[in-house]
Amino acid sequence: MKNFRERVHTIVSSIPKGSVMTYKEVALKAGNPRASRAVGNILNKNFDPNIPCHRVIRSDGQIGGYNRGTSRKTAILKKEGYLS
DNA sequence: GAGCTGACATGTT
DNA sequence: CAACATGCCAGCT
Repeated sequence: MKNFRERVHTIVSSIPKGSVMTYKEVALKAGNPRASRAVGNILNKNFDPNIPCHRVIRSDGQIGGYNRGTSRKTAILKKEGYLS
C-alpha cells in the first residue's frame, strides 16, 4: 500500500452513494485508528472532485466540517438520502 | 534539498 | 469542559 493519504483517498472515493463513512472508520481502514484528525486534514487541504468528502462524518454522528461549507455538506447528504 | 514548527473538518481520557 | 494523542500539509529556515 502507500502512504496514509493515498489510503484515505482510495477509501473515501470507495464510499457508495447514500452511505457515509466516519473519520474513525476511514482512519481505521487506512491503518491508523488514531489518525482520524489526519483524515479530515487531508480531505480539507487536498479536495479532489473524485473524493466525496461530504460522505465522511464524525463518529458521533455529527456532520463535522466541509471545505465548501458545512451547509453544502448537509444538503448533499440530504440529497443522497442519508439524512431526511 | 532537508528539517522543524504550526495548524487542522477528530477522538479519547 | 480542558488537555493530550496521532498524522498530513504548508510555510519557513
